[in-house]
Amino acid sequence: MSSAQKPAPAERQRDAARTRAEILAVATGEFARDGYAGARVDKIADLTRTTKRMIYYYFGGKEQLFTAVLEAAYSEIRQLEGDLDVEHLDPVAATRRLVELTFDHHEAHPDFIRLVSIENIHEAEHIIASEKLSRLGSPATDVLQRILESGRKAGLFHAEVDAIDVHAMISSFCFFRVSNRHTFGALFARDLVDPDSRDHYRNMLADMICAYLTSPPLHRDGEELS
Amino acid sequence: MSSAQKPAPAERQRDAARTRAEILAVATGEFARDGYAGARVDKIADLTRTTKRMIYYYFGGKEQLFTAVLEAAYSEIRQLEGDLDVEHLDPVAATRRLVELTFDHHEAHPDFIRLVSIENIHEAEHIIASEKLSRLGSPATDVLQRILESGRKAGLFHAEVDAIDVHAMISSFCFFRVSNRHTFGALFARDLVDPDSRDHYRNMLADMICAYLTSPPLHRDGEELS
DNA sequence: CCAGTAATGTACGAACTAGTACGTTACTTA
DNA sequence: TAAGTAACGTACTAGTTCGTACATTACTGG
Repeated sequence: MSSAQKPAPAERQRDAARTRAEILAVATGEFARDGYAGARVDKIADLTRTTKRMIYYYFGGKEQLFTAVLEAAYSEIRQLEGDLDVEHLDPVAATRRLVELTFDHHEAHPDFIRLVSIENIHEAEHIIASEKLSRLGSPATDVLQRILESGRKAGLFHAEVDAIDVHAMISSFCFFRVSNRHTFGALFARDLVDPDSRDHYRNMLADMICAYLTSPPLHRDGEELS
Repeated sequence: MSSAQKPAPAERQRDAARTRAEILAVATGEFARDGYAGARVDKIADLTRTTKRMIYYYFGGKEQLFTAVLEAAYSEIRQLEGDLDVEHLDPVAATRRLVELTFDHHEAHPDFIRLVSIENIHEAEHIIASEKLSRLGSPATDVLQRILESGRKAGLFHAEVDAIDVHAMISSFCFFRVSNRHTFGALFARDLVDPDSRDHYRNMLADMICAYLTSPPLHRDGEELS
């Protein structure tokens, strides 16, 4: 590694991978900050050590660049989810752990949250058009599926729980806490991402999810109030 | 009413209030659809019966128009919340009713959800700058506050519940279900706003909130895992 | 009924913005 | 080492887009 076999081209002047990666990183920040329409191709170029020409050279255009940003952001997330190992825990502890992981992840990646919000404004058109993103599964829901099943078998969880539903419940609070912190803070004078209340919200969500899973449902699905 | 006292100027050719309202209505749709940067002043003007000149005449500019759109949207919401009357119900039923109202409201106002998402991308700068929106209180949290207090006194709810926290929990799911339906649908092949699953999600959220309020907390706030 | 003003329309411009034509240089490999 | 190509830079353009100067008309109070 340290041997100077290759004379360590201390500063390569031409490095396709690096240039591409730098554009992607800068674009991620700019799109997350200003939205798709608000982001400026010229500004993204200015923030890199290269020029606008290279954006078109590597990505083709603004739209494809945005798709590439989304693909990279989602890939990173899914990779982290894949490393998750909670199978050795009991169902309640495993659920708690999964909640905490989602909570921590969303908190640590506000740019990702913003990109997802922006993509929703565009009705997910880039995700739908992206083969790469369509192929991407979701390790989180697979893990959750197994946790819930074992919890049900052990008689700890009630029958109606569905993995994707529970994932939606967990995600919604973790996502909202970050995505809507500005309007919520402005209107209710409470900073949902205040570090001092972090543990409080983390525990609250885990409590709520576990309370839901372990309490018998109060209603009955399909019930009609005629 | 029907008498022709005023000869019913069947079509007034000049009507400030109407022109202003029409611009606001069209702008709401356009901003919600395309975001702040994506919306076009010229297009908004074209969709009204008047011209771009009037947008600047009545609102001053694109930025102020967006603020006016937000103000109108929030005002409408707050008015609806104010009509809410659940004080005669027992705490659990009242909570359930409040959840259902939020759920129904968010579902019925996707444009509002999109505007709030967009405003969060802009870090709530328009809300913060708007006197009108700063003064706007929140009837929903006031009502919730009273429900929770009576539930606590009756020994039904545990001690840690806070009105704004519970409001955040309720809002997050109702909001996420609408705001993120596109990415969620694309990635998990599940339409959260499918009419067929509406009752299911509505009941699920109410069950979860009530389960949380009535179950003792599993952790302890302030607990340190050293 | 007439003068003043609120309301409205037209036409235009300056700045911006995505994208490209064309030229150049560093690196590789035959 | 020479030639080919991948990587990169400059300068420009066509089309937008917000905003406004200027002109005009409908309505109303005196």
